Amino acid sequence: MTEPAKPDVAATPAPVKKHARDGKSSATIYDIAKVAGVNPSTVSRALSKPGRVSAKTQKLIEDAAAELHYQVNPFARALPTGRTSTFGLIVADITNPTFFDIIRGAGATATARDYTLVLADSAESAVTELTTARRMMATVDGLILASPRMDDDDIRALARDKPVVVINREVDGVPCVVPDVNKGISEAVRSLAANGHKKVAYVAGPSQSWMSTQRWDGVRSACEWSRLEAVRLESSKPTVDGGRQSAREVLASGATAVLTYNDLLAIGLMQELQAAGLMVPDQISIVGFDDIFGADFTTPPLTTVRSPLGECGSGAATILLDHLAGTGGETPETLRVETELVLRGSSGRLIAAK
Amino acid sequence: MTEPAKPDVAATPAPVKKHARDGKSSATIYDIAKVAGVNPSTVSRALSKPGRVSAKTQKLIEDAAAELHYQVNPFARALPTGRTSTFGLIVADITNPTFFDIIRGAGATATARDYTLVLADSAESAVTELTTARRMMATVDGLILASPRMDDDDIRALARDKPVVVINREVDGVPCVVPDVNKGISEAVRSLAANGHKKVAYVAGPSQSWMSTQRWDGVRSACEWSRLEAVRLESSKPTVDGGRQSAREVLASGATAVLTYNDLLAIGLMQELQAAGLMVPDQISIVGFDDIFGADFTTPPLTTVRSPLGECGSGAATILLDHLAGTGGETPETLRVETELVLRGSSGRLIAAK
DNA sequence: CAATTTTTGGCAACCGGTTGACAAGCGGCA
DNA sequence: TGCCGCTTGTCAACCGGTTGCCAAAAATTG
Repeated sequence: MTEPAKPDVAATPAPVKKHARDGKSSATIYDIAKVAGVNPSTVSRALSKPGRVSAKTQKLIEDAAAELHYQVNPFARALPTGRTSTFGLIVADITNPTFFDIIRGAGATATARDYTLVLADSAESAVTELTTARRMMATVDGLILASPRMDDDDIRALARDKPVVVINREVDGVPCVVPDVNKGISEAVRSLAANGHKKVAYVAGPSQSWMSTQRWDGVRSACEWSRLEAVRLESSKPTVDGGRQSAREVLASGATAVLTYNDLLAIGLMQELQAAGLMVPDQISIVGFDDIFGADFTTPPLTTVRSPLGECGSGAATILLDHLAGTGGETPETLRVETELVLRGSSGRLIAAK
Repeated sequence: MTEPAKPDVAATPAPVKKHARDGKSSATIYDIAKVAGVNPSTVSRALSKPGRVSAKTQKLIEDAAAELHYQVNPFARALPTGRTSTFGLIVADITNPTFFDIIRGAGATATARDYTLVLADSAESAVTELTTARRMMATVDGLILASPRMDDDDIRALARDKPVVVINREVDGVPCVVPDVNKGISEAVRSLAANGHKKVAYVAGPSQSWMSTQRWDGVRSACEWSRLEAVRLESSKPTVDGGRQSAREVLASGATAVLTYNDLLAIGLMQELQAAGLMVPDQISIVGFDDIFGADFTTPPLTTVRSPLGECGSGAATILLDHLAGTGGETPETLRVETELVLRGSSGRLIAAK
């Protein structure tokens, strides 16, 4: 069946060294045209432009296509049109669970609209990211950048070429999807204030991270509002390990409550503080960001400011796809999604006399 | 009509009948040929077949290409050759952390060898999986199926079309990458026996899961070897929630040690048991599988049989790429990777009088 | 230095769709 | 009945590379 035994002219000992795609793959529009008794271009029109051919012919062609199990060859289609029905998603680090839901959200939206998602990882490097993005540009209709590390200008340059949507960062002139941190943060800080905390530390993320800055700004202003003292600390990297390493600084700061750039830092920090004998939350409260997978596995479970990451992913994909469809006006609008406090056990009333 | 009024160059009767999008995109081999003063086909050869043109011409062409920032058009290349430099990875569920490392491993190997990874999610459904796989087949050079849910026959059918590699399952006639569970399991069971356990429960995963069966077989035979009683329990779904739901059955079984199909089940089970007042590991020991991200966030941290998931992903990609390169003989070999026990706090000496 | 072999580069035919231009078919209307 | 405009299908020219075949050029050899 896969064997080209069909028009087997002779029992040739044909040295079919070249394996692969001889007798197999899908029919072409030419085959359909032959079966349906029309011209190939008519087939092409029937299959892409609805209403361009008569209902009769349409049916004829569709039947033939179904019979032959026709599937368009995406490459042949992409060549003249430039459209690939594919878009790219670049994340800083595939292993960072923050991106899982983004990937999932974008992926779901993609398949729902008959697009294919191509995923890439920039290994947290701005240059890798740009290289990857450039390479991708050749093969996709649009690009989603999740928490990009590269310059605003580079992003805009890419956006000039093809539609680009940015997640977790705001870039002028480019559509963005960003969680609005204020609601979640003010809930968190109010909760801390209500529990008797006076001094709050913020453990920052990577210096290029726009989102880290946003969060720090949010923390600072929420603290001002609640008349708490806020202090900013740096971290080496936004991982569990980085969180552990920041424990000393946190202790030294004298803060009784900590918000960290993300949940990974929070988890590492909590592990280290607990290992040092501190009680969480009795002696120190810890609040993370993102509500990643596993944030509730810890003891106590982590209080965190949740960003609707899945929504970000699907929102970005929707914006992109709308743009490609010609819908979505030329408005490089920013889509803001709400954040909310997820109150769990790692934050609470300050008990220690310290 | 589909063209928006973007290039609104007045009502110019511009004779620019040709492609609208000429202003930008990349140079073609024809441009290079013109600059270098050679024939397009020579350019093509210089750029793909090394050693087919003289060093002099080669240099000339490369310079021209660099100057024009040439990038091959993957579609134009894919059309005549059929090669796409892309492969697909289908996982049952993107949000299941088991796959994170597989994705990462495969992705890293892909980019290292100048391939692009296309990711898809089958939503744990055999039919979605097959549909997705079929659709992907048109656009990729090969496919990796991680923990596939579809029939062996469907997999073999796909494999007849293009190279396929399966992870976490063994399918006759198709190259597979599977963790060899025995070492890890026997370590785990020996450890349990040494800690005074007499009866061990195994909480199984989805019934179609080949790996779940493997693990149960491993547990049973290891228990036999160590003269422990082994009992198998079912779970509703292989998630944290499913683990919680299985707690009652576990208690009813009278086992003092539990191995679960995966870490998610183990974590859910532990949460529920602890909520019911049991001490882990004093009264009951829990051992998971996979060592997923977050397995060490729990209190106590989860003892688990680690599969080198990243290695599985990169191993599968390597096999696939070797096949595509013509290397890797026609041997549909199975690559076995070792598992090992990661001893943490959730398993230990049985203390309770019960 | 001529004859022969080996390189090297050019020509042209694809790969499988898309699309503008155009002609034939057809009913409507005067 | 004849003219018109609209629908429907056909032709052919692409899109940007790849590759078999062949001839010209260069290198090797007698």
